[in-house]
Amino acid sequence: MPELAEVEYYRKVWNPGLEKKVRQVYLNPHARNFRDCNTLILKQHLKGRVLRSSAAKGKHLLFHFSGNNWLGIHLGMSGKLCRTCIDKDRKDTQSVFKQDKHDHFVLLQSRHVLIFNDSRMFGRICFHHGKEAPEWWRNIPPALSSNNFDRAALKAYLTRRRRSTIKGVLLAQERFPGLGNWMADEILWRARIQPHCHAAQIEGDKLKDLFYAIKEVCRDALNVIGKDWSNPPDSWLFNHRWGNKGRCPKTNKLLKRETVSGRTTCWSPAWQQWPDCSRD
DNA sequence: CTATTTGTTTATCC
DNA sequence: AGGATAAACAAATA
Repeated sequence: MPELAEVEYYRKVWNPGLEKKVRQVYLNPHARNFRDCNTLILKQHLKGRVLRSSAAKGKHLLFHFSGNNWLGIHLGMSGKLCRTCIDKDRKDTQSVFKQDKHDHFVLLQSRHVLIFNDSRMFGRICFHHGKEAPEWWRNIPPALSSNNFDRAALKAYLTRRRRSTIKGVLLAQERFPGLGNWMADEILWRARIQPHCHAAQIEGDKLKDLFYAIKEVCRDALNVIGKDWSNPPDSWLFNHRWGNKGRCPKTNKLLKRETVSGRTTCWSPAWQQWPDCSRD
């Protein structure tokens, strides 16, 4: 599930652990989540450290610990962060924290248990020791909400990917960090562009529509889902896109679900007719 | 039993 | 050579 806004939400779930020491690290070294990570080194370096800060960029999370230690987390398809509180009257923490089958990484603090849970294990955990944040973090492209993502950058990328469907293009993290399947559908619906449209076909005013839809969906998603995971209003495509019988909030006509660029895509044929009306 | 899934990497083909 | 596409990863859910 996690896209830009969900990742930002999950980042804050661990906030109560800020400025608190890690007493113990539990992890499942066989979980695929650690495929790029030396789990022994990770445990050694995090034990006894204080969680200083956290940040989210696109779908990536970075937690900074004392002693120049950095924990990178990507949630993949099914990853989530959660937390449980430890009752201060109970000293037996093992009896307080019931480890779920898919809790592959756990930081135990004196008052909180910070948990990474991922059933499908497409998520990724990595560790970095150094004065500076890791290189992969610094290389994440500028946030879509920043002024560094502008119409010129969008146009240049659409030109480079001119033969791809716009749906596939919007999912490219190298240009649109944080966009995922539902956000891409929401953007195209708001900009009234068919998901099968080739990138080259978007020009002039339609390029402007697309640009502002990207900005708007990022802002709205962060303000609603990213803030406290409250349910978006029914005026978004979001609430209607998951099942097979959803109706377009604009036209009240049935939405269509098809695979576009390898991903399930929901769109409103009556509402999204750019670049022409030849498809239904 | 089968089909589907909110993400990314890798191999393969053009 | 660069870019598009399909498969693979793994487990839950319908």
